[in-house]
Amino acid sequence: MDEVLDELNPAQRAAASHGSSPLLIIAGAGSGKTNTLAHRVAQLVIDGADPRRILLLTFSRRAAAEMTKRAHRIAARASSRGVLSIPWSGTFHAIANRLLRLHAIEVGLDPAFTVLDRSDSCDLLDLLRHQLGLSERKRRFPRKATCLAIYSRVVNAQVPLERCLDEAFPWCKEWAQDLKQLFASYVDTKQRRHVLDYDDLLLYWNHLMVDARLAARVGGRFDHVLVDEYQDTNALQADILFRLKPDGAGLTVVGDDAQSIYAFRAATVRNILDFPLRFAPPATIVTLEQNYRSTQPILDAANAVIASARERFTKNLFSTRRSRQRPFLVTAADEDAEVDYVVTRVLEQREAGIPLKRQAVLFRAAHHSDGLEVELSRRNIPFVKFGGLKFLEAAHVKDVMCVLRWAENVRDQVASFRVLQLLPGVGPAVAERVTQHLEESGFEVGSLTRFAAPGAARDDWPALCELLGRLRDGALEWEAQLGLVRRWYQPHLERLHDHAQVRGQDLEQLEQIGAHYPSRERFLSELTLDPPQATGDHAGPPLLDEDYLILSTIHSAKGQEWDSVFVLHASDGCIPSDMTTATPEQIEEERRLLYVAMTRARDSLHVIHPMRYFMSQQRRHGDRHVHAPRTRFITDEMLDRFDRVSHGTRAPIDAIDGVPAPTVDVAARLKAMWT
DNA sequence: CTCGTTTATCTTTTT
DNA sequence: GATAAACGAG
Repeated sequence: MDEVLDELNPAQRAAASHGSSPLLIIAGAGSGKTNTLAHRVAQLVIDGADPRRILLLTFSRRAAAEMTKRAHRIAARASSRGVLSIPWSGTFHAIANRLLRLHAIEVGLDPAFTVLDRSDSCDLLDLLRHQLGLSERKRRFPRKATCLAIYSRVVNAQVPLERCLDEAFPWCKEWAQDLKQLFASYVDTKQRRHVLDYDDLLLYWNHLMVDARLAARVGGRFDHVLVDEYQDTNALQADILFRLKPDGAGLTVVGDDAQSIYAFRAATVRNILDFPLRFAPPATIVTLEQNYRSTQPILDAANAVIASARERFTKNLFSTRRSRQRPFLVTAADEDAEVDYVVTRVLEQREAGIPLKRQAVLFRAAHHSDGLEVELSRRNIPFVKFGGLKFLEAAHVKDVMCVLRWAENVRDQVASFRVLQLLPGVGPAVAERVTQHLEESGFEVGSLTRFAAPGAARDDWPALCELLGRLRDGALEWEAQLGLVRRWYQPHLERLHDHAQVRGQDLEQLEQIGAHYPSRERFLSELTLDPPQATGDHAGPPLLDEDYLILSTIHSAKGQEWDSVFVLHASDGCIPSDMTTATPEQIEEERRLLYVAMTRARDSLHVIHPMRYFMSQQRRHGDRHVHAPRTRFITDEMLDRFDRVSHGTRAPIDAIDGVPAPTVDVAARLKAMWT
């Protein structure tokens, strides 16, 4: 049995073989965290734990799948056990969704509730805001996305509205009373419509656990609870966890306080810092300090960046991967030069045998890669972008999803409003009347045929009624439903949107994705809770065996690694973003963000900052070029940890300083055409 | 009441 | 370069 743990270092082994008292694993970047956790799971199962009674909470479904796969491999080597699968694994939100459908009645929910994604929640807030007359004030009311962000923070940080506004949204303070009214109405409407937003999933789960007997039943489902990326959980999630396992028995959390980057989503580093003392005796702490990922020079630079952080579990990451190559700190003249530098180096490295897939370009905000994306497309270099993704946000995809959601939950007003307004001649007023009609008929879809549609919509009305009827009567298999919706939607698509051809392809893709799910409910909830992460370029999603460059926001790069990493826009104003320089805590988070980006690199790291960049939509000033100094997190004292390069040219074919441009013998090639 | 057009206003990161 | 309010035609 010990063979299982043989390949681990002593600290990892201690973590993997720890008993069932509460355990905190502080896992530095690249310290084999996933591997250690997978070993722990495998070890538990080998020792007789029932995998169906293990709860694995991760940051994404991808992380859960990776962990399970590895645990299975490890366990398979040590015993003759069949496939190891952990049915209860996924994000807090996804697990909440499943538990709530099981325990819906106990918390007064309809088991057929539907889940609103962010833009649905925005739409609902927008609707209510108009109904409450908040849009007709002298000064402009905060935009709907801001309203949702405020609401979400109040819920997740568990702080009063006033304090939340003070801390994070000071420019909205004057609206406190109106916001309260709006949120009250928002909560009320969600309840009447049997819809839950992301935050509700956690809130309902938490309230499910407030009742001691229910908590015992839910907690009793699991002998072991393991939480990954604990530094990025919020107060509400911690609350749920301690209610699930009040004495900490069987509880393991893993994380790295130096990589906490989700404070904007109300995650708090206090969760991990305070974890040990929530128990008596305190939880065991195991620290993983050996880094298996990066070379020592890369680690030296990253350590220097994080060294000035304030409160943290001290640890000193070290690597055995020696190298003489220090990371590059590149000064580019402007954004064009930055793009040119990246493209040139990426191609060079590919020539040298590093596939595009093992190289990544990371940035603070999704739009920071705009220029690069244009250039990559122009040069036919395939890429996939993670983060800032819009597949489910695209209007036509939303339209189809909402038809299905309406069919799933007749009371889902966000969905019905959207679908109804697809018909010509139907606007908010008619949609409202339809909703009234439905409600008065006890939400019986058959009653829709009796609704007197206005003249312009009369022709399209019967088709919509029939569609909903067929989706709900239970005679139609799930596989056939998406096709049915798509055929109904096609004429509307052509009437409402440009590029109907391209959008139609998206819908075909959606239909293929749908085929992987067993039911409409699973399709709808799992897609909203864990949407596809990446967008390809305009040519559509690349095939899996194709090679492509990775573009990613730093947030979406969490937990990943690449041979070569480029960090764009390492300028003050971008990292830290000049919107977040208000409080010291925010600045600390931006420092950790840079740290996370740098520690993704295995062999080579290029940190690039353009001296000038183009700034658009600046209030009052309009678009203009601004001069930007290097990020404050790389101070003059740290410069000796980098090799410095400057890249000043704009023309893509010019030489990089010190590196000769590739030359082509045109004469010889022309001659060769004729021989 | 709907729907297209014009005008003023802008806070990133994501489950 | 998107979003939200306001306006005007049908």
